[in-house]
Amino acid sequence: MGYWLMKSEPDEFGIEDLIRSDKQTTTWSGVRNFQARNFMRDDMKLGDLAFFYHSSCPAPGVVGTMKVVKAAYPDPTQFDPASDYFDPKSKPDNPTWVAVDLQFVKQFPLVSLEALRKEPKLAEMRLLQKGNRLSVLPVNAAEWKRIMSMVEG
DNA sequence: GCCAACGTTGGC
DNA sequence: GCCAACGTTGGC
Repeated sequence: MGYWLMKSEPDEFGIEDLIRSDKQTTTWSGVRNFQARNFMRDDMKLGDLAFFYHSSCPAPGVVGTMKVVKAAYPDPTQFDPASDYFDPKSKPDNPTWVAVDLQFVKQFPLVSLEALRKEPKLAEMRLLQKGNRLSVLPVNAAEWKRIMSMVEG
């Protein structure tokens, strides 16, 4: 089973929005970076777990977990001229971008970026590497366990 | 708002 | 294919 970290700006879509969503499930659309797309398209599997990460906000960090309930499929927003994520170059017979469906699993008190950085066992995490900007990142099993143990205190 | 870091675009 | 210019991300 794979583990992931998905970033979202809470002003746009935070974990509270996921909890309030129909079936506590959302379409994770709008990813417009090729590396992040490739992770979703090629490696993200049904049943994988993901951290929900709040970014670009006063208190960035991990706030909960989700699971993949639908693997990659064409992101509908790329074909919607009314969407901020519309991509006129993408054609329905050869879509450029993909979405996945994620279901809420658990919410917990913020595990802040600062706390993650202080944890020696997480020093190699992709999230914490200099210049990282990907909104979809793989997390290895040891990192996942370590962060979950930080949650439990 | 600043700025480092990185991705994308487009001229050549 | 190179690379400068530009745009975006995201912490601070």
